[in-house]
Amino acid sequence: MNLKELSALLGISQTTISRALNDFPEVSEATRKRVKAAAITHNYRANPRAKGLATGRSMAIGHVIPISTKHEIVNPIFADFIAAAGEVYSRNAHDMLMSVVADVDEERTYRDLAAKTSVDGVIVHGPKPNDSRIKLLKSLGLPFVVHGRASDGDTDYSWVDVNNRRSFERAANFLLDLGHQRIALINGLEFMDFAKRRKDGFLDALNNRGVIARPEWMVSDEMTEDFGYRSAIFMLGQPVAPTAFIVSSMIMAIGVRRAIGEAGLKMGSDISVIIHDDALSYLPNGAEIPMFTATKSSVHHAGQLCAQMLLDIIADKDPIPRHILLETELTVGESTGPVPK
Amino acid sequence: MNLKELSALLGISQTTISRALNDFPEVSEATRKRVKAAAITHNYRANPRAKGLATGRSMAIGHVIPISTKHEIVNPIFADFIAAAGEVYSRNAHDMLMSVVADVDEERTYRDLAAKTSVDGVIVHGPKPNDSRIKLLKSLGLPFVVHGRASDGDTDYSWVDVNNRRSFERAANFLLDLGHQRIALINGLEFMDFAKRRKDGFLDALNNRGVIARPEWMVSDEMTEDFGYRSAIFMLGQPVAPTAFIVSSMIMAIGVRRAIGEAGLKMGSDISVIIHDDALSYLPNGAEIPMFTATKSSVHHAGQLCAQMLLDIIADKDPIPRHILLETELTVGESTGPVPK
DNA sequence: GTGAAAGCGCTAACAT
DNA sequence: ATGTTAGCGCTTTCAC
Repeated sequence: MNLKELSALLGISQTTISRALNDFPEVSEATRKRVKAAAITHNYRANPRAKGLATGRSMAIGHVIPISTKHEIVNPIFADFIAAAGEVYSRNAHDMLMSVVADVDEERTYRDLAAKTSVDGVIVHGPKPNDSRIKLLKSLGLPFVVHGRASDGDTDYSWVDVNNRRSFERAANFLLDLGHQRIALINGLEFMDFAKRRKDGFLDALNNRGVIARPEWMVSDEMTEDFGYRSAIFMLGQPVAPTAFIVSSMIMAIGVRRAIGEAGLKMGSDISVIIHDDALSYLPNGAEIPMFTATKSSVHHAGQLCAQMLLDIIADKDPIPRHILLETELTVGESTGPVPK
Repeated sequence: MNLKELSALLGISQTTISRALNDFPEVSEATRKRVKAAAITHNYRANPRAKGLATGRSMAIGHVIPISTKHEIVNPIFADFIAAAGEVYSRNAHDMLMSVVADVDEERTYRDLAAKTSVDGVIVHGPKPNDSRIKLLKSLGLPFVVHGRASDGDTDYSWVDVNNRRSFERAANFLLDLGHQRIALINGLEFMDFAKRRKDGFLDALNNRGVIARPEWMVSDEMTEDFGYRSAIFMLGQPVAPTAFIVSSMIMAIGVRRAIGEAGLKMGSDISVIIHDDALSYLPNGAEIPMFTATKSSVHHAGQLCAQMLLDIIADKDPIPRHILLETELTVGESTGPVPK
């Protein structure tokens, strides 16, 4: 069923039907009612391609996922974010277009999206300091919102971010308050913006208390269970070992927990662990993590905010950049204890 | 830059340019060369909406994700699958349209996609026995491929699946061969097709050896670390405890491993664990799992196959259903040992 | 081998 | 408040 057929059926012009369906004010209520009813009965849906051709808008948002960053898509953070953003799009009658591409093709993909006007805007994932995508998107004139920040001088773009710096500063202070002096940081790849900020927060806290941050207790790599395990095993095996760990993700913390178990140490009395995880909300039924003090934020919330922000920006003809900084929440678990004797 | 402009620029009709760009045979090589060169220089991209309007095809594939099944999208299996499928689409100039919807809206979403002809086909995720989506998609005439199977009598649709039944049968036989008699199954939700098949394979193996499958040693729920932990803790705390676990996912196995550690048992000598995980490929650098015997399959491969199969089906005008059953691979780790005395 | 013209299904001036 | 008409950017007859 298309407009022409519906028009013939009702004996009303295509224009009026279009106006009625799109809630133009000038249509009489009687007509609108009739048209809307008929549209439902006959299962009419406007063809989005035709609509897009006529309006120049695609009613779609793009997400470009470079596949090289395996850790990116295979990652609860990412999945949770996508789910949240997707819901917002659905509610607002937008489509979500995902492009999975080799990282060398990433720039070309953005150019493609812009040239083909396939999407009205894009979300930028996993920004790095001084991210080239931001300049590119600006030059293409494609509206965008960054999930995270790109740490360069340029703040002239919209973003939604978690206060990673503060989260790690607070985590470190929490441990320092407990009396810990030997604190290790197990971090993600520090060429990623979020990981860099986390380290900064960690270092600031230590410096402010005059505690020395030992290089051998600060490691960073892809966030895997295995990396968490190996890092902790190594550190715990040294003559002088940390009494506490701050860990940048749930999955790494699981590895750390394994190492602690194998070392014969007891969580809470022998050793303390704080984790930060943006996607802790994926734990079922709000289950507490049994063995950690967690600095959690909700990536689900960030996904909603990013999506909504982008839709607003697209709707607004002369938008100024907007920024949202989400604070994290510290949940004290029973087994994060004082410094061991 | 659009066709008309390019046409004016080159002094060639839009028709010929279109034919040249789409590799129609009747165009002279000289013209084709000129046109293609110009298209590149001037950064011309055919507008997909206009193209779609004219051809009736959308060059897009849909993935509908009901959000209620939290475990679905927040799941390495899903992410890995999407990544693989997405790559195939990219290579074949197709878009990937993801719809994240409340599960009550799922049917409406499929009807929408069909009525608006937004996509040329869809992939069905997480089939349940006798899945209603299959009938729906057939009645809508929307081409589709199922990742997994729906276990009803109807085999008249295309699917790509892992041989879950056999994987678990082999895992159980492996343990039985080692001398284990007390084997526990920690499974996913058994209203999901894959989990049901896994249980069937497990039970068959035990039955064939005359080993009794104890109900209290077969549990099933959402696949979380916590569920794996709690299940194992409980079972290990009973007077008669299992000597081996077969676990349906990596994340649950991590929980099981934690429980084993807390129980003071030693992997490989006191207790054995086999896990099945379709997404083990997400482990970095092909790292071995240090403590398990894994029955692995590659969901990445399944994603590629599903996507390619769907594209083939769409291209073929009178397609017959195709099926692919992927076998799993058993990797014996050092710590899966014989039955303890 | 190339071109002119119609049409895909919709929206948006511009009437009335 | 409603209708007429001219596109949006492509593909596809049909003609030459």
